[in-house]
Amino acid sequence: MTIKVFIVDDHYMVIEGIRSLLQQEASIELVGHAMSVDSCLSFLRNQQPDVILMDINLAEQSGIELSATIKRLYPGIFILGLSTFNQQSFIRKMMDNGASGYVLKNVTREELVDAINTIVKGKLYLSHEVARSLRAAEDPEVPLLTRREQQVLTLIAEGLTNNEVAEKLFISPTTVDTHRKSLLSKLNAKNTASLVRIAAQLQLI
Amino acid sequence: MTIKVFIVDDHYMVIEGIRSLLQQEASIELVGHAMSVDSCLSFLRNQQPDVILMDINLAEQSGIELSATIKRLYPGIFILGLSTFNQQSFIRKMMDNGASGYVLKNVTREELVDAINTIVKGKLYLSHEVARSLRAAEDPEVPLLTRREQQVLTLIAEGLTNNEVAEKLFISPTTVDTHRKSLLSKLNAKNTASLVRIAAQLQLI
DNA sequence: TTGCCTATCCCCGAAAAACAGGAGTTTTCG
DNA sequence: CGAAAACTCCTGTTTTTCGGGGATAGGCAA
Repeated sequence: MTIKVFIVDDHYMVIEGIRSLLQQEASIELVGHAMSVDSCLSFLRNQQPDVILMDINLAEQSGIELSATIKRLYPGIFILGLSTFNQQSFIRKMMDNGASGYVLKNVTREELVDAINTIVKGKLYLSHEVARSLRAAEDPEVPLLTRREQQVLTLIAEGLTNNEVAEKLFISPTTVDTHRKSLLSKLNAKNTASLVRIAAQLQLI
Repeated sequence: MTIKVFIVDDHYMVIEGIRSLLQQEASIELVGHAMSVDSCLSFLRNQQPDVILMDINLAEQSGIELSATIKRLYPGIFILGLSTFNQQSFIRKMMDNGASGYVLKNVTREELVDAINTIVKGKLYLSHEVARSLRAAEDPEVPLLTRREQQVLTLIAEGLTNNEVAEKLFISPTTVDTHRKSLLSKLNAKNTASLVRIAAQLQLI
């Protein structure tokens, strides 16, 4: 029984690279590839692979959303996230959206094959590096902001003062100040400047 | 006369992908690849290709620095920058450091071959997308900051107040304030919060 | 039901930043 | 050289932020 694998990546050379890596593998059959969300979904309407290798950074839509869509339509397909960078926020989101594993694009052939063989059994697979960075990243966890805090944060970063934010959100300036204070405390910032920097680094704005 | 091409990328599948793309091209000969700065430099000590395809995001050191090094040691080698993202700051830096061209990793085979053939003649090559985004990015030009401004900016973004920055740089708090004012004006920010956000977006911090 | 969280609002005082000026010295570069 | 740019410092005033408080109300879950 060969494992049917489909690739979604908008980089032609990555597709070629994967194809070349998996060519030698008798147990794995590449059934196609897509460079866009649409062509991926239309392929799946006709044929379902066992495993999809999904780039996390697609041009139009993030691979994260596409994964969620696919998992909803075809729960039987296992998705392996693929990305250049080892950023725990992406990894978490990907796994939350139905992916069964995550590997970096610098994987070796052995590791990729191992990953595919693992997730097709319904198990999870994280490459060593990824798993390590997930553990390492547990300390500087990204705090969960409430909707209001997120709004206030965005407006503050745009340069609005408490008063201006208040006007925009139709709340009292003192309320905005309260949100600002909890933002400072949640993100462990000592003032607005460091708040914005930290938020930028955590991709919150 | 075949063109000797060398690849520097820390992603195995990208190397494989390029190899597969260029395999069919009789006029191009792949003479090797490197996944690290060291192995690249040691290869070059023995043999010099005509063209190096250089990933801009290497793990250890940025491809930008490595390009500068290579151009210094072997001015005759032409470098083609390679990256997943179309960010004008990277592209500019790459070109400033001796690269002869820049293409995104989603290039087609034709475009890649075209790029290699172009730069080996000593001309510059930018893929359409890249050139377009460079033009589009000319408006929000990144202002040149002076050394002092850069220092002050960094410390402000870390959350230091004027007084603290002053202490650290051994200058008067009022001077720091002056620098801050010119930063606000240069980056077109209305206060520190927006200053930090803009600086983060421009990769200044 | 009793908490907990979110969101809302308020007060105070101290500290910091923003705004508007002016002005001297050193460095850099054509 | 000489001008421009960079760096330095100053005095004010006004506005905003920050660090303490404390309070009410709704939703939701143990």
